[in-house]
Amino acid sequence: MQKNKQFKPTEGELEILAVLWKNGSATVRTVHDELCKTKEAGYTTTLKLMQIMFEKAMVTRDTSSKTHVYTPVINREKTQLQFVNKMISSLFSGSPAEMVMQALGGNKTSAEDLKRIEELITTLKAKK
Amino acid sequence: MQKNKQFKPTEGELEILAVLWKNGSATVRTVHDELCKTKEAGYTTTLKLMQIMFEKAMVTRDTSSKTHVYTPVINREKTQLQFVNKMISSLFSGSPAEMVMQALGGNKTSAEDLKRIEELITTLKAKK
DNA sequence: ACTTGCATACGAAATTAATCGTACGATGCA
DNA sequence: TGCATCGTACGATTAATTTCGTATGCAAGT
Repeated sequence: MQKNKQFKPTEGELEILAVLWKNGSATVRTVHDELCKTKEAGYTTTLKLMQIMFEKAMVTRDTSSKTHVYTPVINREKTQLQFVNKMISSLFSGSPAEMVMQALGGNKTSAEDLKRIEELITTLKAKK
Repeated sequence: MQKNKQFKPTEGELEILAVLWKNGSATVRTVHDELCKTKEAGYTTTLKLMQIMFEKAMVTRDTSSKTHVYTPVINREKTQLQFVNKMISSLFSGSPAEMVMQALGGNKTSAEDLKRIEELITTLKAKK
């Protein structure tokens, strides 16, 4: 059994991962430009962060060309689950339902999405 | 219009807030004992943290007796929403539905909870 | 060949969070 | 009175994260 250390990306790392997940892989420049749409940041700051992520092995990189290309190692769904679970336990007394209510209550959710969730629930109920 | 600065509790602050929300208000001792059920921590650490929270005005305190009693200022639901929203935008490409699917997918959710969520969805759909 | 632009590398400062040691006052009781 | 106990206050330290300055290399265009 290999070690299966669970990474806990920081705030900044998460923003970068989001871009990588969306694109599959990306250069520092790409990531940085994307982040700048939302927030202020120096180029070398983004670079450094991604280098650190590399050291932590959260990403790999292809250095064959001058401009390196980064690829996420850690899994998007796993990370989502990790954060969702922590949040449920720390903020929602361990009740997923409570969180779902909050999430849906804000009603930014489209009718189609509601439908999909309904179907999921039907499936889950069937399993019980 | 008064300022409406949004507080962003840290990990440790959140744990403390959880206890305060549950109890309405509490002493450092109470909070600390509660936290110790889950994790290792020195008393003065908890104390200091709560003092800092007071400085940040996340809590108020009654100092009329020797043992101070702390009361949360920031609202539980607001905080929940704040975290849920940030998470949706940073980890779920802005889609509440995606997060709900993850949260429910892990199926720790009881049949009754599923039912309640179903009802909520019905209500939401009606509103459209 | 020289300049300009863009890329990486990396050390060091700045920031923020968390932890703890120690001082000190009040209370209670032997 | 003297001592143990419990509470607050607060400075200092550590640790983790983020930010940035600066050095340096490469490649293209003139």
